[in-house]
Amino acid sequence: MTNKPIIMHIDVNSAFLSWEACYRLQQGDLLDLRTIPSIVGGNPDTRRGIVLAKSVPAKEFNIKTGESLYSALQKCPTLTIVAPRFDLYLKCSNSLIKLLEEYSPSIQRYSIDECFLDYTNMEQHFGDPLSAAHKIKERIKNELGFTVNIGISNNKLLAKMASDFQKPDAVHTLYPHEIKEKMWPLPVGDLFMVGRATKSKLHKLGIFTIKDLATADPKFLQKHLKSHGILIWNLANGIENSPVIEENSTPIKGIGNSTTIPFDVTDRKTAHLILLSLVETVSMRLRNEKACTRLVSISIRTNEFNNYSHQKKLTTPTDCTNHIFMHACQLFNEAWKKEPIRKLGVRVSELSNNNFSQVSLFDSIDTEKQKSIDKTIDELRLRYGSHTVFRASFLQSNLKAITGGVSIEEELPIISGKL
DNA sequence: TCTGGGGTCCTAGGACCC
DNA sequence: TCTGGGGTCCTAGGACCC
Repeated sequence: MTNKPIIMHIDVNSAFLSWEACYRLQQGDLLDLRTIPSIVGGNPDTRRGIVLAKSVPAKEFNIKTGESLYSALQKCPTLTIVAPRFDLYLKCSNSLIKLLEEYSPSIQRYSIDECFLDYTNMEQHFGDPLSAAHKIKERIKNELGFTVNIGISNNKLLAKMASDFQKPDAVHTLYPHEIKEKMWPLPVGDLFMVGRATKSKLHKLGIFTIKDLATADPKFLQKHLKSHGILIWNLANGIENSPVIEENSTPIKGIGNSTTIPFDVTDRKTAHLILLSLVETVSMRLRNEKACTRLVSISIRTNEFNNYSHQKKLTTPTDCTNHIFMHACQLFNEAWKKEPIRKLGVRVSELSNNNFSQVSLFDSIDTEKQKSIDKTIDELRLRYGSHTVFRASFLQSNLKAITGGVSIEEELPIISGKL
C-alpha cells in the first residue's frame, strides 16, 4: 500500500520586510519595522521606485506590492522606506532551507521566500503533519526570528493555496475533502495561475469564484482559453500531481540580466556599453553553470514603456563574453527603432553542456584565446571581487561596468531572541 | 503608473521542406 | 498560380509565477 503524499508549503510572511526587520533588531536597533507602516522599496532616483515588500500596518493603508513609491507615499505620508539588500535575503533563505532539511530530504526552493517540503512517510519521525508544521513554524520563529505560514495537503497546489489563507504566523490544511468549503468560495483571481488577464477573461464569461471555474464545462474553457483553460479547471478542482523537485535536479533553461537605466539612453554607443555590463554577468554565470548557449536575445523597454525583443540562433554554441556581446550588439542594432531607452536586457537560452571539450574544427585560435581570458577574469573576480577587473571602455563613462552578480551561498548567523 | 528583475511556458504566424 | 496538406523550425509576444 502506498501512502498519499503529504506536502507542506512554507511561505515567509512579508519576506523582504521581515528579514530587514530581523537584521536591524539583531544589529541593536530598537524599532521593529514590522510594527510600523514600512516598506522595502527601490530608489526612485534611479527609476527603480517600486514597493518590493510591505509591513502589516502598511497593508492597512492599502499599499500594494509592485506599486510606485510615489503612490505609496500618497496613501501614507509617514511611511518608512528601507532599501533592499538581496545578499541578506539570500542568506536568510538559505538558513530557512537548512532548518527545513532536518524534517525531510526532499525540499524544493520555489523562490527566495517559498518552498515545498515532501513530508510523505515522515510521520514516524516527527509526528502527524499538523503538529510537525506547528513545531517547524515555532522553531523558525524562535531560532531565525521571522514568521512563516505553512500550508498542508496532498499536493503542491493545495498546500500552496493553504499557506495563503489567514496570515501571518499560521498553519492551515487544505485536504481534498476541504476544497469545497475552504477554496471554492474564494474569488477566481486568488487561484494559482489565474492572473490579471485570465481573471478578466473569466469575468466576461460569468466566472467569478473558484467554484464557478471548477464547475464550468472544461470544453467551454478550452474554447476560450486554450490549454490554459484546462490547466486552471484542473487546479480549481484540486487536481495537480507534480513532484517536489530538489534543487539542482533539473538543469536551468536560460540566464538573463536586465537593468532599468537611471536616464534615457539615446545613442548606440552607450547602449552597447550597458549591454556589455549585462553580458559580463550573464556569460560568467553561464560558465559557472558549465554551459554554452545557442540562442541570444536582447530586450528593449522604451521611455514610453513599449517593450520589444529580438533573438537569434547561433551556428556554434558559445560561452565567451566577447562572442555573446558581439551578437547582443548586432541584435540591438537590428531591433532598435531609435526611441529613448529606459531598460535593456540580455538573455541566453538553449543551453548545452560544455563538459566535452569545445575545441572543434571551427574553433579558431582566437576562440581559444577568448576562453582563456574569460577563465582568468572569472578567477580574478571570484578571488578579489567582481569589480577588480573591468573593461577600459567604461573608464570614460559614468556607467556601471558590471550589472548584477553571481551570488555566493551563505547562511545567516542564527538570530537569538524572540519576536 | 513617478511603474524592478529573474524566471518558465504557450501560441501564432511565417519560412521552408516534402 | 485563382494551387493542398502536413510537418518542423524559428521568431515575437504574451501569459503566469515569485
